[in-house]
Amino acid sequence: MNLQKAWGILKENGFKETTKRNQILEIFEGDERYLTARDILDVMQKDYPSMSYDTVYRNLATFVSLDILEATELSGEKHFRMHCESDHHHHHFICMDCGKIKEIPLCPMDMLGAALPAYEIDNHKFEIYGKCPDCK
Amino acid sequence: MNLQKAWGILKENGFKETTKRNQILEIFEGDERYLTARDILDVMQKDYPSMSYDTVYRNLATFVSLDILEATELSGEKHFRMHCESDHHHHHFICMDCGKIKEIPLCPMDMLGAALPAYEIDNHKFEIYGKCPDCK
DNA sequence: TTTTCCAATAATAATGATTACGATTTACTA
DNA sequence: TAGTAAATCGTAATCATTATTATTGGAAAA
Repeated sequence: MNLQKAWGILKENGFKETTKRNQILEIFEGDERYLTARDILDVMQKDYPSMSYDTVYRNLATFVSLDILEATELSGEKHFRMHCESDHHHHHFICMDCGKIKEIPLCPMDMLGAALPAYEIDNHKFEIYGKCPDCK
Repeated sequence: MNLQKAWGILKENGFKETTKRNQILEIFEGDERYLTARDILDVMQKDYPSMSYDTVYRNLATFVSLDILEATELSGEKHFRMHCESDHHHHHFICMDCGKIKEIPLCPMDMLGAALPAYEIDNHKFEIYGKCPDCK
């Protein structure tokens, strides 16, 4: 997703255009890795030394709820990245060295068949961890 | 896994048999749900009011490292349960209401094919979340 | 442009999970 | 049964995250 599309979604939902918000989005646009709230704060505080955690967390939550960002939990910390452009459902390989991801086109739910009769399935997580060719 | 087998592993690795350790294992043996460190402490403090977090966390980490317990991260908290008996690799459906699990016999890695050439795959996570028939 | 309104932010403080550490106790060994 | 290393206690520190309240700033109306 790019900045323009993100702002379209934000505007549609009545969110104001602020410089901080914009800069957070710019960080994600220019970085394909999964980033933590702290990562964002560290970058932002170069320009805005008084930037607070609250602002970071609040905006990250907003972005996730609007599907501008996607989130996952890696080793106990929430990590965020721009939502994928791809329109089809997919999963991710995540490089534990550089944090970059690669899309995996398959979804295990397709092969589930009748393995869970009478169960209510609300969600699923499939992620592969390792090292990308560059880091190997 | 049962208590006896767990103690076999612990003894093999030079760990001492203590009442606390034993009681933590008993809790897991009698509960098929994923439990948190706090869950364990709450139960233990009925018998040992002075039981400390350190003891709980240290032992949970020990048990996981010896494959006596398995761990997963659910909504930001580490959860633990007895390692499955099944000898074949599998994954879990987890009921977000009661915490009980159901084994899923399939593994998406089998269908991965050549989707990740030149990548080093160290680990993967596949979990399905929802409600079990009892909680639905 | 100025005013006004309300969302957004700053500046903490609080919370909840986890880890750390010196002092003390306990389980095993000889 | 005494010695020793491991285990535990008691407590404090740390780390991520959330909550609170006062203030600021964007945008629309006057």
